[in-house]
Amino acid sequence: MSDLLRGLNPEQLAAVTLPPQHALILAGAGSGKTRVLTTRIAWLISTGQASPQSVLAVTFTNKAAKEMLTRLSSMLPINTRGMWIGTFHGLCNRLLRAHHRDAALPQLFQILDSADQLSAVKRLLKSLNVDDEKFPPRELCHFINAQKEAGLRPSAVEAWDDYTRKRVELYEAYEAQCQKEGVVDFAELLLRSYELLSRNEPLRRHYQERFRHILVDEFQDTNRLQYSWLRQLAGGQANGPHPPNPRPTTGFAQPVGSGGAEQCSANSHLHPGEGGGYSEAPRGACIFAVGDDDQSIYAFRGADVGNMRDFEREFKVANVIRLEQNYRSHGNILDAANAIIKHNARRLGKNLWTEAGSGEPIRVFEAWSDLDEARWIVEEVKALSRDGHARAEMALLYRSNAQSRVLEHALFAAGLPYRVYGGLRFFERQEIKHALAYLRLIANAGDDTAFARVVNFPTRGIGARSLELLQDAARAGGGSLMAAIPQVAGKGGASLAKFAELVGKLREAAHLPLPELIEHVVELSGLRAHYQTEKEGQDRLANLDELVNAGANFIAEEGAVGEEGELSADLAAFLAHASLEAGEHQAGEGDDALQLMTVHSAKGLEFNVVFISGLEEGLFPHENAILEADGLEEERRLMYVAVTRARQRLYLSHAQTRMLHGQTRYNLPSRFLEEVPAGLLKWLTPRVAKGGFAVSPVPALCVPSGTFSGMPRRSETTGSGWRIGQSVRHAKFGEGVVINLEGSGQDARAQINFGAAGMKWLALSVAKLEAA
DNA sequence: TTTTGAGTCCTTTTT
DNA sequence: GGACTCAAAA
Repeated sequence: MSDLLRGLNPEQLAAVTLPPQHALILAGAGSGKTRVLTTRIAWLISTGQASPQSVLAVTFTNKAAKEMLTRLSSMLPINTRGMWIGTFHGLCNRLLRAHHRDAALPQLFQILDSADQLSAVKRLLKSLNVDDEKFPPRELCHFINAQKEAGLRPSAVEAWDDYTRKRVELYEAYEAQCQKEGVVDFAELLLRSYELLSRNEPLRRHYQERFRHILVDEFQDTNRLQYSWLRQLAGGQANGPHPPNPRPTTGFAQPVGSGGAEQCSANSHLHPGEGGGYSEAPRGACIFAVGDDDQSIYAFRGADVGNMRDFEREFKVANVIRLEQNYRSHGNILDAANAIIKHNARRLGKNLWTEAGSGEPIRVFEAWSDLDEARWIVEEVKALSRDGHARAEMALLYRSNAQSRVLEHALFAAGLPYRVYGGLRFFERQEIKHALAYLRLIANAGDDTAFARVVNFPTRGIGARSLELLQDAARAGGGSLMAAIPQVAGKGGASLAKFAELVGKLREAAHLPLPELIEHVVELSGLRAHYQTEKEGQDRLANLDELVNAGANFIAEEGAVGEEGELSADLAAFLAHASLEAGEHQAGEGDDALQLMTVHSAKGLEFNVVFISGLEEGLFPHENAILEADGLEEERRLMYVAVTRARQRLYLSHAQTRMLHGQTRYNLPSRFLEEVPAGLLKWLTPRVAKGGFAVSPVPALCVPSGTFSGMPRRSETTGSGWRIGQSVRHAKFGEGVVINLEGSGQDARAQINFGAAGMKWLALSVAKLEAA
């Protein structure tokens, strides 16, 4: 046991060995957060304070969950298989599968990922004849998810205007559709299991008594629903009763649907007299939450840092431990990170320090264009590589996925091995989704989303007309699309009947072992034949083969659970796996390749060398974020996360011009560059003035075409009709003053001070300016 | 019914 | 520059 604790610093040790009480660990970047979490579990188990079955540990990503499991099994000689360690969504899925009857779900309910949800909503709007211009499907998805995450069923949503009323109506219709089809979206997984527990007292008691220790990773990223879910599961509070004090905008205060105020009534059960002098040991678990408010970067999708404060208050958390010693980065990098995050007002407060030396300065590069930036990065990586740095230990980070293309292009051209994380995942590829849709129809013939996806793919003469007729028939009969097929006569009816026959044949094969079943489906559905004739189909065929492999691997890893029966439980488990874990694994995992990813997906990782590219106003911080409340602070936290990924060397770069949605844009350097103390920076390119550009390698463009000889003065460059000092008006930014002009012809651009709307470089060929 | 071409929006970030 | 939608043509 003492082996477990060896090497922990005093704060880490204190956290790991806390008595069984609620605790909040504020763990800065690189402070050994995961280690503390896993060691805590190992310590609880190895000292006999907890059995493996009484521990529940929850994370956000599958990667983190897996990491926790491997670390744990290396520390303890136990089988982690049956332990409740996983993502929120994974654990909820498990709960709902186990109690599908109580949750009013079919045994083989399917999980919709975001893309599935979107197409389900589109289908709904079409069937209800709702104008999707007025109610954009994306926006509606967002609305529905937001309501669910606030714990609000349609009946509980307050709607004050017609527009919202209509949206609520659509929300209700969407729910009915999902229920009928036996499908569940991501938010529903959580809300459904929350409601399951709150309405079913015996079940709730069962789990509250079972789980004595609940450990939460990345607590700052929890949304209100997840927090309520945890609160529910934790039951009574060991450190005192819980005041019913939820936020006003959520449904957790009021009755949710029919079984609402359980939260409070449950607590009054547990604490009959105020504060409870009861001899009975308090039922329920201790929550051990680990988080870092400075790394909260998911507010945009409902994460609420306020949960940290609420947790502290509502659970009367007596143990708040700060882990501030950083074991990852050199001093200069840490100083930069601290300096940046200091600009945020709303913080719990924390300052990282390290015993490592200050290390190298942070290198900054100003590129003329995004292409230029990419080429520079290639050269730099090559040089580092020659000096013996492993490419796999270098990461290239960017704000949004769209930026990766230019970078990939340059890397590819240079023959530098690289690997991109994120982007299109394996289970999100169209050929895979098609094959999965057939599998879903085998598991659940009522899955209309899957039906609509493949009924005419590969094409088999079932067009929009036939589908429309079918939809009408289904609505009249109240059944699924599949069930309505016999009711449709005529030409389309024959093709549909053939499709039903096909699915019937596939179902007969459902008893086959999973990989063989997949193979069978790919063959019989005509997918293979279709991609064989398609020109670009080779990759897709390879992916379909890979899907068969994935099925085999899944069985090998998870173990076959399927009994002999008509429908294999393996299939359902595999489909859930495909939705919940979009499949990070890619070819070339083990290769020594440069790592490319967004800043978001870099969270939790670390590298010897880190490049942060595209540090420009409008890009990072992103222009959409600047307008949102607290958006800028979230961007800054994102920057903080990016910087703290680096161990030894950090590069920052920005480009003066960049192609974005097909247009050349001129961006100012990111304000985050200014926020790093100049003393920590080493500019690799000359810098002229603060806020301006360095000597531009703007080549011949500067030579004015129709002017006199001699040095062109900037203010005369273009003959564009604008002059420095002139007042102008822009449709979006309002009134401003021209303060600089550069380039000529197509490339002419002007720097304009728009006052409140900020300083902008605008391309004169693009921007519509008028004299003011 | 299917294919093709033009036009539109997009773009944060993920389970 | 790409994914997606919608209209017209085959």
